[in-house]
Amino acid sequence: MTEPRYFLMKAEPESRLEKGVDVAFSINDLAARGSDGEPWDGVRNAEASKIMRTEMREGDLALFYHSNCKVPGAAGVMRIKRAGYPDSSAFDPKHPYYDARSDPERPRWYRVDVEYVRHLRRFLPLRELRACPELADMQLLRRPQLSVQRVTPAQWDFIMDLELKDVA
DNA sequence: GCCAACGTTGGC
DNA sequence: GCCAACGTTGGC
Repeated sequence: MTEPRYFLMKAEPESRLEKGVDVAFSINDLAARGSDGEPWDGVRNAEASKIMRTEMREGDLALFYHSNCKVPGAAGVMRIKRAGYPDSSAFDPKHPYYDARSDPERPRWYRVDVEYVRHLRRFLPLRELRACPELADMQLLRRPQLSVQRVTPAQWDFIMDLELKDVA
């Protein structure tokens, strides 16, 4: 059994319309999917897509991060249920994330399937993560616009301890 | 291949 | 709603 790799993936928990479709998706929404999990589609950034295509393996773990909302931060843990495969939402002209440059022959965008593991014992606001010197090198803090990113084992372990501590 | 203009992300 | 950071596009 190989060690899992760790990642962080962002979703927007608050309602926002994208071409008439509400794109809101929170840790509670993922929890409601149960063991069915959910395809993590709609990522339209080359680097983020590449991470899903080339680095994520079944069994890897990821933080579910709430972005573009009143209190951004890490909300839960999920598991990669299926490694990277073409994101078919890019092929559908009616889909809000349609991209005419991607087709099944040469897919431009990839997704993974994820499944809910658990909520963090307490929500970890970005403000608190930013204040931890141990996390200063996190991509979250250095590459704030990257929606799928790596987390090192040391950063992961630190965060798994941080959630057990009471807020100061 | 450079780089200015433009669009998007996402915190505040 | 503002706007800084930064990725993408497209003219040259």
